[in-house]
Amino acid sequence: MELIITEKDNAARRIADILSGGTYDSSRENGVNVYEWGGKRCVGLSGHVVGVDFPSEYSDWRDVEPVELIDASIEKTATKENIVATLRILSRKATRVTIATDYDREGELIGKEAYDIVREVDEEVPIHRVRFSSITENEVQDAFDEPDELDFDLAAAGEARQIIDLVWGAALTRFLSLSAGQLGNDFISVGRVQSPTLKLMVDREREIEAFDPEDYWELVADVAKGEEAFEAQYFYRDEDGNEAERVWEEAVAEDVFETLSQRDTATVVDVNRRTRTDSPPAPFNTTQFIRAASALGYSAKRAMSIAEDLYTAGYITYPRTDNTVYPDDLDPEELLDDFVGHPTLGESAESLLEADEIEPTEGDEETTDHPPIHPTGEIPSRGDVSDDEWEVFELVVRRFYATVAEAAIWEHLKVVAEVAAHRLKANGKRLDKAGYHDVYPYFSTTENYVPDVSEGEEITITDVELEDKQTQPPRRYGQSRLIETMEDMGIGTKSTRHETIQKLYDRGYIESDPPRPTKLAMAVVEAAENYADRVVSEDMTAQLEQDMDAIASGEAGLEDVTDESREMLAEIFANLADSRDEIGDHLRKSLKDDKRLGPCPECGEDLLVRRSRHGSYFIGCDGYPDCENTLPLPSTGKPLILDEECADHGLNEVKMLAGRQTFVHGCPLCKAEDAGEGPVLGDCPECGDEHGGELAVKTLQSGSRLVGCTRYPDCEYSLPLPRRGEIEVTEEYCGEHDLPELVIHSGDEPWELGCPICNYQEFQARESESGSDLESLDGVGAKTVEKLAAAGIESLDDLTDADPDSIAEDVDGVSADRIRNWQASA
DNA sequence: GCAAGGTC
Repeated sequence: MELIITEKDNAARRIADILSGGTYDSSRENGVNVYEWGGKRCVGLSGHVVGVDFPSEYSDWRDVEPVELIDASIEKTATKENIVATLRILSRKATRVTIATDYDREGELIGKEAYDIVREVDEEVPIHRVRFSSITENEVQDAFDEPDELDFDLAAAGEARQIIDLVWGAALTRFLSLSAGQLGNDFISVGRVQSPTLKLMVDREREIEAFDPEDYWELVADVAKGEEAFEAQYFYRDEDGNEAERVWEEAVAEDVFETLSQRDTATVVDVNRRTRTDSPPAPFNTTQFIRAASALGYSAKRAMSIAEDLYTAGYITYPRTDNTVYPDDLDPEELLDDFVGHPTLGESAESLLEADEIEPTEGDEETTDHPPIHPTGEIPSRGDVSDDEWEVFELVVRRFYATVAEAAIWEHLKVVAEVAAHRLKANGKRLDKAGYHDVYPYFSTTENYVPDVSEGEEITITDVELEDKQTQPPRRYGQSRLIETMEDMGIGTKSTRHETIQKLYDRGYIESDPPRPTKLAMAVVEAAENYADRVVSEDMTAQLEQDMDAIASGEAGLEDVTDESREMLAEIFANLADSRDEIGDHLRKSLKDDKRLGPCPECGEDLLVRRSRHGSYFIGCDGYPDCENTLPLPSTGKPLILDEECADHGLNEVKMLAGRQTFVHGCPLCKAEDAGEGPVLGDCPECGDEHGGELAVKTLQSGSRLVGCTRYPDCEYSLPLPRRGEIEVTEEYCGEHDLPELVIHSGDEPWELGCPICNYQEFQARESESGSDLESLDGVGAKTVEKLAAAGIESLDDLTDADPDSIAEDVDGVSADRIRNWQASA
């Protein structure tokens, strides 16, 4: 039996399809798909199935000095055990093994990992390697007709990278984390890719902080030729003879303004026409795809996740690629044909097919692993995909269209007019031939109208404006701009760049969007710059790439490269040893700066955003345990401290980040005063004895109410209350729980809720017995019960007491009349 | 509970 191993399941299935002529059978082994036909089996890995790590005696961060990791041994362990197990089983029955992982360096390493697993089982079985640039009939057949050998040097180059990344990353990460006492989830990470990426943002933030704005003035005139109005801008020649619009002295600007304002006309002194060819864009690689999707409002992560889904469903090609040159076997006309007749995408395809010759554009990068991202020809129906998925699919289709479309032609018209000794200019542009813009409507094609004038002609000046402006600090990098810059710097890969940015968010290094570095990030980059400059510089990757090339070509061995790298790291640690406390102090201080809201009104220490044991956020005093002041935060989202300060309390305002439900919470102290806690009912059954917690009626930000412990968030005991109606605390006490009975006043009849604990227990009992008594109503099922519960209607009692019109407003698809019927039957 | 790189 021949065993064929690919990098992913998708590739395994397509190769099986090609080699078997569509006659393969599929089965599952340990949850892994195996494709089988005529004495062959094909199985897909899931990328790397083994990973590098230190032996377990190094796993306790506190017991091991980080410096020891430099010379620690490194093990390979299975990370996808079911796949490794399946591979072992299949290897036993194999008389021949063919490795068909992706045609790139990482693919060679993944192939080598599979090779090692096969070799553990069978030392003899012949193992070959096939390479193809795209999974098409011709390429795959050719590759299998003449199998090659695994390139062990190339795989070793990949292994060297793994080792260097692990040793540097782990040793420095542990050093910083230990120095600041940040263990557990909040460790402080460093790495060859993440740290230079972070430094990009930190450097930009430093520029912004150091920026000193400068005043300047610009002059804009409304001018006209007869009835045709247009805009012209004042300019002059600077010392270098370049055109300049910004006037740096107010007196000069006002002088020009005076002169222009006094004149009614200007004389055209120069008219310049030129045509410009606007070439269609190159095919999509991952980075350019992310950039285009981000212009549509998708984050890098979201764009990739949608592309991934579209790929898995078979609508577009593999979304992780550097390639910007279509492979020879892509026939653009054939692919366009697939879209002919489609209600929304067909027209463009049909128009493109009318061209005499179709010659796709090419980018600079041609690689061997995957084609540029393009549609497969399989088209989802509108109902098969979400709106977002369709929008992204259409983008990919239209980008493909653009790459086979004609160039656009722009007409530029520049007019210069003179007023006294001053000059005004107007730049007009007109889209003469739309070309690819017709099929790719994502770029701006805004025209700027300037009428046809000729030299010597007089134009009228209808208005002049003097605008006072200030130079602006450089702008923060947006996510897609960051990914492009990473690509330019040669750090990260097509598959990891967007994940690296996500990682920086997760580590608390950046927040908000466009991302902005935290104080912690500034301190980490600073520490790295001072002691381990290499790890925040793209040079480390550049050097590593060179070393990997040397290993791949046989000029250097894996040990040569990793030994040298370890020596460099050892030197860094020699310098770090004495500064551990100093670095730790700085990191700790920065961590606190990121959480600080302002002074505690009770003791004057700092109020900080904190996290309870249960993971919820609240505000606590830095003076704890001497000061026990706390303020609540909403339970949805992650708090972001804004720059805005509350005028009353001097506290920074807080925004709760929760995706689409993100909202500004404002000053937490103002909020707490507004919402306030209602009457105290009695001791908290959970913590009253031990900590003196009390139960009180509380109103949350959302408007919903509950009986909760005053020691929240340390104690999270709570009982639900109905949303509507006024709550009366009676003098009657529950004998069992020693709490006052409650009455809810809404509608005509007051509702005697009784002791809140008893009430809740009864409710739970009813729930567990029969789901809900609401289900006894005509035509009410589990779904409606859920909807009603969300509106605070949890039982027949709730329903009879409620106002039909207001429920109908809250509950989708339930009319007030229907509720009245239910009330009658209940 | 470290990195970066595959993959989902």
